[in-house]
Amino acid sequence: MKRAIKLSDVAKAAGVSQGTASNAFNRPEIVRPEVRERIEAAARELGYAGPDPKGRLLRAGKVNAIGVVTTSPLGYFFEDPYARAIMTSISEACDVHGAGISLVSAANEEKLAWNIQSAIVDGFILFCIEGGARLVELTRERRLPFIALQLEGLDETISAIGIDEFSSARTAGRHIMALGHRDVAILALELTEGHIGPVSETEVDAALYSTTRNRIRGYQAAMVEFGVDAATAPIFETDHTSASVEAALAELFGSDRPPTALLCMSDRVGLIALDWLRARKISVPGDVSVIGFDGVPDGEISNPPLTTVAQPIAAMGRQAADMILGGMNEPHREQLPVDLIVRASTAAPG
Amino acid sequence: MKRAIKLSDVAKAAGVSQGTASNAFNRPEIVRPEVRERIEAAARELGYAGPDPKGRLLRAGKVNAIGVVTTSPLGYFFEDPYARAIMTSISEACDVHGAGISLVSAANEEKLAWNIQSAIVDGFILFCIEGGARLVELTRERRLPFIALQLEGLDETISAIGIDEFSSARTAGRHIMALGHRDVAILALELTEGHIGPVSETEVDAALYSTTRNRIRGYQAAMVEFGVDAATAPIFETDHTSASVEAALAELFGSDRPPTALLCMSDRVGLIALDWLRARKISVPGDVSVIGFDGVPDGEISNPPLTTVAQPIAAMGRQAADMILGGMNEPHREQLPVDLIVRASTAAPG
DNA sequence: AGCGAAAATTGAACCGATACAAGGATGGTG
DNA sequence: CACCATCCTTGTATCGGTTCAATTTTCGCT
Repeated sequence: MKRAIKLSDVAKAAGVSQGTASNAFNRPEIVRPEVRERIEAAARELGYAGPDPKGRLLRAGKVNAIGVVTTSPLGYFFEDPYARAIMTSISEACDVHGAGISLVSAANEEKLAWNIQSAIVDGFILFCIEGGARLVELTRERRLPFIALQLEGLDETISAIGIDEFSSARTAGRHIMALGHRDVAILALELTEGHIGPVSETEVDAALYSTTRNRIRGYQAAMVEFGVDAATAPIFETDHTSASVEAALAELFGSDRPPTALLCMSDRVGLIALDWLRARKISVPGDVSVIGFDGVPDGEISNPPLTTVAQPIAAMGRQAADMILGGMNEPHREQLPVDLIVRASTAAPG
Repeated sequence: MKRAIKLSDVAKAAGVSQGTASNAFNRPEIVRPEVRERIEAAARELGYAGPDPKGRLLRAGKVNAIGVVTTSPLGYFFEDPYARAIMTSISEACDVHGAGISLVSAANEEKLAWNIQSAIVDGFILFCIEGGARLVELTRERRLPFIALQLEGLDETISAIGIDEFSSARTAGRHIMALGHRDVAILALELTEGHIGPVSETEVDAALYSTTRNRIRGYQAAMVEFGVDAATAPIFETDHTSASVEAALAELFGSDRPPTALLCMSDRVGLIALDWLRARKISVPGDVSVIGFDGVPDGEISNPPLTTVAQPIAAMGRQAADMILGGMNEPHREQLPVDLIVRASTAAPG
């Protein structure tokens, strides 16, 4: 393909200066109608598509788009219910500002670093599902404003919006314990990259991902408050896939003393559990109570609707987007309150 | 904020030419280690974040990102199950190419035109839910490769991937008719912008959106094949919101002769119908059969699982993305086959 | 030490636009 | 008719890089 037409070609063809040609496209009212028409005619003639944003961008500096970054594959944004809920609220804020969204992710870390370095955006929102620290590191090098959607385990100089993981989990745990459950199991997220299955106390201590650890500690704190030995509650790591959750459930419900309550560290895991139990005619909440974490919309319409600790998802996404688009100055950290939503998946043990 | 550091500043500080400084960042192996270190030191000293992609972009020409455009608000990408399924497959193709995704949309048409004009991408995938023609018009002006996810109603010179709407709908209709249903109702998508509720034959003829019309004609053709007067089947326009679907259902099931089968023009509508019917203890498929359209993943796990005409969603997204990223030459049009998936939401009338 | 090949560096052109100060045309006024 | 105020237009600098031909340095070898 031969060289594309550019503004200066059009200007030359129309016999005007490049500056005037530029104005004809961007501020048509300040160029004399007759001249403007000549320029438009020339543009049409040459097949000029209008000023190329690549050029404008360089001059203008501002992109008017925000990058949302995750370490997972791109599909995560459209498949994971929590991610979707956050993205929806980010979207709304962007719609208001008339800004765009660029999705940034990558298969491997090297690619990710490059993608972050080369994303054409005004700032980043970091989806720190796990491994947040590394993501922050990578993004910091870019020296653009960014904000992490996770508060804990990140140093104080970093803007972040999140929740108090420990006490949120404790809230969930208290709800279950207050109902009278004494045999509970914890379905956790990853503590260490790529690891799934049952985990010991020692492994929790050694956890790479502080979010998961803090939530476990929160659950356990609630047990202790109710006089239960936290060590008796089995913990299973899952990675958000059905397979990992189902393996954990198979083990739990294959034992001679299955739990009467499941503390799930995400609604996604909770929903998978609900499906698994229903398929096996294990009644929820009759035989076993299930509580999730996150407060995604899908939990409202599940069968039965899922009790959960709802994060202020809408507020988190909106605030994060507003901060980036509004041009942050200082690092800003915010801890938002969660909300226990009791639905039909929890009840006193039968 | 004072002027940002740029490559030439670093070069000057390190006492090398700008070209060498550039190489130090992009092809470190070709600059002498000792010089490279000096440059890196200078960069560190000055707080240089590495070459700004905005600059590189202009020179390189290629963005390595694809824009996905819709006329709906941005949230559509994360909420609508069909959109999500397509986005997931586009995502996979992008992951393979290491490309990014930019979401383009806008509240009003003027904004949309601007966003399309100024999107920094190598090409577009157009989500023509409805009003596809207008979207194509806007995008064509940009003179970048683009491909529409809808075949019909678009002129032959435009690249597109889609299905045969008429015969796909006829397939759905035949399934229902073959089961023995004679009282059916059609839950259509929009025929005309912003219009919902019951529609007459005349209105179908006058429809702005050809996709909806062709599918209606397909349903009706199936009825005729089975000796049913197509005019007896009521048609309701919906706009994908629960409210519009529920209003239609209320009217249908409030009448003295409710339908025994619902031909839904999207799975989303079908799933909403399923919820509504379940809430009212109307048995599916005992009292009424429901068939959807699209083949989204949610239909597999609904209660009951939804019979549907599945579009080859994965193939559509992948092919579209590959075409854009692979550098299309000629316009390319492809009609993909659909697949009737019979699940538990359809049966012979009771 | 001298020579030629290979490796490293330079400098300027270029990517495609926008901004802005300065210059020219137009028109109204005394 | 001179003069000043408006309104357009022009030319050039700039945004922040990459590229490439030309030049200089380095290095191995006789």
